[in-house]
Order: sequence, then C-alpha cells, then structure tokens
Amino acid sequence: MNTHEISQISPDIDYWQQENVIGAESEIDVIKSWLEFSCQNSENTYRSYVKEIKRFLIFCDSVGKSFHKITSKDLNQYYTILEFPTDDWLIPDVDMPTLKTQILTKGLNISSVGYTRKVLNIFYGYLLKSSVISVNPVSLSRKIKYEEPHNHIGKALSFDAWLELKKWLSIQVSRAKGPQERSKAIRNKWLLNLLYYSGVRRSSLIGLTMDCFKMEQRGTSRVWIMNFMMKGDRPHSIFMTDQLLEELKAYRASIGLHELPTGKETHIPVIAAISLKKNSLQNATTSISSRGVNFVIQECLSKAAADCHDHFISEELLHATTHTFRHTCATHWLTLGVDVVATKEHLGHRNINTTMVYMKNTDEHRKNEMDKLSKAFSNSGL
DNA sequence: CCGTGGAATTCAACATGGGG
DNA sequence: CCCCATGTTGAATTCCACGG
Repeated sequence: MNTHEISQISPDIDYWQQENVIGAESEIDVIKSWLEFSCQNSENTYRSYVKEIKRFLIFCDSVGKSFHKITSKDLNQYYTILEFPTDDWLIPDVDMPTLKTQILTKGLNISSVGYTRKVLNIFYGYLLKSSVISVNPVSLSRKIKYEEPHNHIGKALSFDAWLELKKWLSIQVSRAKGPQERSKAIRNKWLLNLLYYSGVRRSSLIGLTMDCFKMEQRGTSRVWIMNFMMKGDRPHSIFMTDQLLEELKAYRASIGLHELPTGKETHIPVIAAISLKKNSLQNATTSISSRGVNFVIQECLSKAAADCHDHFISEELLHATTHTFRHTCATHWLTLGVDVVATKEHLGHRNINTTMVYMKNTDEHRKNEMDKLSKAFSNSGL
C-alpha cells in the first residue's frame, strides 16, 4: 500500500498554526489522523479516501489555498471540474502531462462526483470536530443530485440463465482435454456454484480454507454451516443447503479429498489458484486472488454466452459480474418463497430494508403468500 | 420511517512479472 | 519472448445507521 503514502502528495507544507485537539502540527498530520480515525476497519476504505484526498489536494494547490482555507465556492468549482474537466485537467492524448493538474482522463460520472463530495464531507466533518475549522464548507456547497442505481432486479440472472450457465459448467468438465483444462473446469464449476448457492461476496471467498465448513448444533438440529468474514470485518455464518453441500462433496471428490471436511484443513483453499507449475488441483495450497476470481468468472460468462443459442440469455450472461451472483441468490430465494427474515440472515444484512429491495413483484408475492395462507387454513381446519 | 451521511466494497482497464 | 494469472488503481456501487 506504499504507493498510497500520503507524504508523497504534498511536499510543500504550510506553516501550521491551527488550534486543534488532535495534536496536529502540520497539514499532513491532520490528514493522517483523519485516515487513521475513519479507516480503522478497512484497507479498501483507506485506499478510496487517500485517492480522493490526493486529488483534492492537487485542486487546493491549483487555487493556491491550503485545505483549511477552502470555501464552498471553491468546492462548487471543484465539482464542476470533475464532471466537466477543462483541458488543463485532462491528460493529453499524445504527450505527457505538463501541468500538475492534468490527472483526469475524462469527466467523472455524476455519481462519482457525488462520492467525492461525500468523502470531502467526512473529511471536513472531522476537521470541524477537531476545531481546525469552524464551519464545514462542504455542507454549504452545492448538493450533487443523481439517481441511486438500486435496481437490483436487473442485476440478477433469470432462472433460465442460471440453469444454462450451470449446465454449461458441467459440460466443460466432461469435455475437458488434459489434466490442466480439467482442473480448471472443476474449479470453475465449484466457484460459480458456491457463489450462487451461498451468495457471498467475492472478498469473503479470498483466503478461505476448507475449515470454514463445519457441522454444528443449531437449535434442535445439526446443520452444516459455512463461516466467513463480511464487509467491515464482521464474522458471519450461513446454513448450507443440500445443493451447496452436494457441490462441495463433488468438488472434494474430484480432487481426491475425503467427501466432507475433516476440520483440519487450513492448508486447503476453498477456491484454489491454478498455477502453471503444479498443474493439479490436488496439490494447490494457495487461494485464488480477488482479481483471479473476476478473471475466471468473466472468462466463463463470455464463453458460456458464446455457446448459448438463446439471444436473451446470452445477453444476460454477458452483462453479469461476480456480484451478480449475490443478487441472483437473493432474488431467487425470495422468488422461490423463502421468507425475508431467513434471506436477510443468510445474506448477512443488518437491516431488513436492504433485503426487501430484492422483492421484485410485490403483488405476485402477496398473491403467493395468500395462496400459502389459504392452504394452511384449510389444512388445519381453521 | 425514510433520507442521507458515512463506510466498505466491487468493477475494469492497464501494468507486471515469472515460467515455459 | 509470449502467455496468463495476479497487481495496481481510478471509478462506480452497495449497504449500514442514525437523526429529524
């Protein structure tokens, strides 16, 4: 992460005389303590914030002000630059940039400008709390309005598309030529099925070992569960469906392991990286990287789409990404009639509203529920 | 109870590096 | 020297929580 060291950004430090309670003696100090304060839980957040603050400091420099002197008018100008950069903010097509400000390849999407505003608001909020400034200029700057995407529905695969993909994955295994190709097909089939049935995020999968699968006593019955880490460093566990367990067994059998995890397999990755040198899945000890997951999935999807004769399904597959499988999991569960609370627990949402977004057609859902209720009534003679 | 501030993550284009 | 998986990083999205 040293490419993101803050100290590389702004070598000229103003004489710092702000009164503050964080003990900052320079601009860099302030930024460092802000990052430390706000990004305790996540490398990703840290990286994002550093990127934003880096770009913002270049802007501050261009208007000849230190960040604690920036006005909301300056900020409005900054938003405009980001969305509609003038030539002195754009990286030239042919030559190397001559100006320090030539950092943009194109205007940012409005949602990204909104994101920038949010991060700056967090930053200036911190400055306000630490009495470096007395008014937050961001809160007085122009609001950035944009449509929240939130159309999860469009981001899930249809039943047909998933079935097509699942079938395709199996065919790849049976048609594979040579051990290398076969290993890959087996691993890919397992990866996609795991994503679909478990609905976990890509990041939860990285570095996971077979020990994450355990049989546990829950309530009155014993169930297989899968343990992993969620967003924000939170541990989470899900109940495994029979289908997921079957896929696990199939995968383990195909690489010569015991059908079910023994509990002492911290050296066996759940999703293995297939390197060229040891071309067998059996010996693989390193987990796939996050970039690797994307690569593999993109490859599968585009090939499956090419092999598919149905134009609509083909399009669906082409537009899917890793995260699509999480959406697909949620949407399919709810459509198949799993109740919202169970789905919420499975996905690890803390707020039920998040889960509700996946409930596609409320009328259809209500109708189904009414049918269920009618049946329950008549079965119990009420 | 919902709108928004805040936090954490995924996406994708380009860069890199080691093995055959 | 090429191939392919992995790194890097700017951009875009997703999700949580809390206060009016």
